[in-house]
Amino acid sequence: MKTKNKPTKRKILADKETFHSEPTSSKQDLEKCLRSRDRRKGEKAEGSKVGPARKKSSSGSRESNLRRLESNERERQRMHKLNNAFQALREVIPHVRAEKKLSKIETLTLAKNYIKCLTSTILNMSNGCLPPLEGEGSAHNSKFYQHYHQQRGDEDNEDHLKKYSTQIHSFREGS
DNA sequence: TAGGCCATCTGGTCCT
DNA sequence: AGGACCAGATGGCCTA
Repeated sequence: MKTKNKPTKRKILADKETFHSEPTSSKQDLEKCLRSRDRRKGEKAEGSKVGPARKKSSSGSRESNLRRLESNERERQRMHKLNNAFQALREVIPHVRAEKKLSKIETLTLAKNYIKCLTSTILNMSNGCLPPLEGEGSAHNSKFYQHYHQQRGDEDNEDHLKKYSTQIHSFREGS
């Protein structure tokens, strides 16, 4: 979990690039990247699972190195976007202490159960006091209801709420 | 110190 | 062809 106080060296570099839009390619950074890349290649060559499936790139060429660095930069940006999306998701999940950052897997699991919980609630409400969805006779006939039952498989409605509140409870204890 | 979580690099594959 | 996406590998940081 990144409740870390000190950012890593790599993170510092990435943050610089991300927030100040500085390209990676100061000469020193570039050299660092290339050295690290070479080191990894060497380690892999010595004996790894990846082995011969990996094509040998014509790594001597300056051009391909540059392409690689550009590709790394794009990948970094992509991962930053993904992380922003995770953060946005964290912020809309209720009942979680703000000071404890949820891990990615916790965020996804909690969000899933929260959605299921909300869906159950909506269905229960629509049985009782809401007008039927999509103008059909009863909520049970609505496409929404049918879709929900297709998706949820054999899980019990009550289970969603239980799972959700159990998770919330355990996260709270853990923090 | 081990284990969890993460950021980054990397090469392969898919898509436009 | 080039970019997006993906998954494996690696190493750093943090906590129990």
